[in-house]
Amino acid sequence: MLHDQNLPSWLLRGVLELFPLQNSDETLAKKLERYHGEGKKLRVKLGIDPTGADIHLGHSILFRKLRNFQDNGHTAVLIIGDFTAKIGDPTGKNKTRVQLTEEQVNLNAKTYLEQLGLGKPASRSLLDFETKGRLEIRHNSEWLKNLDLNSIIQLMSCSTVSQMLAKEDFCNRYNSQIPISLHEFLYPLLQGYDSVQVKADIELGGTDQKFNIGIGRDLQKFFKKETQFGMLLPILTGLDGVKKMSKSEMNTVGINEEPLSMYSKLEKLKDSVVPSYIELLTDCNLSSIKDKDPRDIQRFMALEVTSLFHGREAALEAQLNSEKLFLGEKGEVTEIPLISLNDAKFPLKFFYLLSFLKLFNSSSESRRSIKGGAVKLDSEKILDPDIVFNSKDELVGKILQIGKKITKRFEK
RNA sequence: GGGUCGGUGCCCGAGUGGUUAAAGGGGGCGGACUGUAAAUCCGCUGGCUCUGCCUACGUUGGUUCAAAUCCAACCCGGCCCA
Repeated sequence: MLHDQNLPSWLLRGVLELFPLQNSDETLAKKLERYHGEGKKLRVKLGIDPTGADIHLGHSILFRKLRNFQDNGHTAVLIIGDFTAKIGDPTGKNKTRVQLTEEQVNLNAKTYLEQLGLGKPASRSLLDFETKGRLEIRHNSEWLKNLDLNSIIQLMSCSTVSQMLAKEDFCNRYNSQIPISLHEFLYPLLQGYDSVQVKADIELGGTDQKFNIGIGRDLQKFFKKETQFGMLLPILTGLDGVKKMSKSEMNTVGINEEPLSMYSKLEKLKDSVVPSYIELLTDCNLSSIKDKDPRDIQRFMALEVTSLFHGREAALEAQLNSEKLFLGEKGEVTEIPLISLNDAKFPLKFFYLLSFLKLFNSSSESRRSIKGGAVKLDSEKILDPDIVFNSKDELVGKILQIGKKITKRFEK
């Protein structure tokens, strides 16, 4: 369905759904054509909730798509939901979200923009902050914070209870007798109102945003504006291979993670989700890898994605190091994240050290894991949590491995 | 506001006076195997520099030698009624 729309391939890659097929007798392709003739650019809206501080690969697919639009001359309208964050998007939640304070929201928004590339050259960042006219950053408190009750009632009259309950998340909660606070119904309406305010031509979102984007269309219609198209991208599956990538599931890869950490996480990804990572996180041609060995595809994907965020050279080095580590060639591995022993007071017991360094959540957990055989020092398993180290020198330079995922080298 | 049912560890969910850090399942972590995948099997899964001690079953108080379990008040939620 998506292929015969006469749209460029950069625009369609990884897109799961583009709706509606046409807007007032005009397809997106036609609209593009018309705009081209008028010398106009599309305004592509993407709303972000400054609720968490770290951007991970799951978020990055939306930003990459937004960047594609920028690179093709269109305007990215990034909406920082500083006001809506106070409500919290009920999507995907089975409980009411904690409301954030203004201070937290501002701080989160700032770190968000920095991660997206604020202050960096466009060639090295996720979004293009440099080129004039390609990025518009708006905070939705700008128009939401002064809405008066009349306007709010007007907004609320645009939707019905049954529409709200048709939304999967609300429906599930309702059926499971989990409370839904009334203010949560306001979220879709307010974020839809953002579309009215910024005159969005397209709104990007994950598939779970279909409802919200649709409300945006309804409201634009209500306010007699041109309605937006909705462009839905898949939700990236997390490292567990099952749930969506999200901080609360602890299955994320941060876009700022060190190359080795990023590479080794990706390399351990379950086979079933590797193709989607390639489609959504790289620009590689999918057909070229079809018949390859699954293991090679996985390594290829890990390398490509790591390159994207750290450059080719660093990615290759990460790959090399990861392999050496696995084979136990401890001495030659470079670029292992260092961990400082500076604050440790010797002599101390091994389990205490690991919990002191925050490598485990508690000293009990540290103890247990060591007994369970999870910890190696220079490739040798340490099974006694009470083993005592008398000075730093016994540890400096050694490589510590915890499970398959954590590798550190001790430094002074 | 009234009636009623309920609030247990990351989640679900047993447990109705004692040997309960709390069955069972899920999830998570670790190990073996493998391709650092899947499947399977095994172990761990409150905290504490730990052969011991401390805190835990919505909150606070009470009864008892002894409470997640009994009583009271309060808080929170569901459902029904108004």
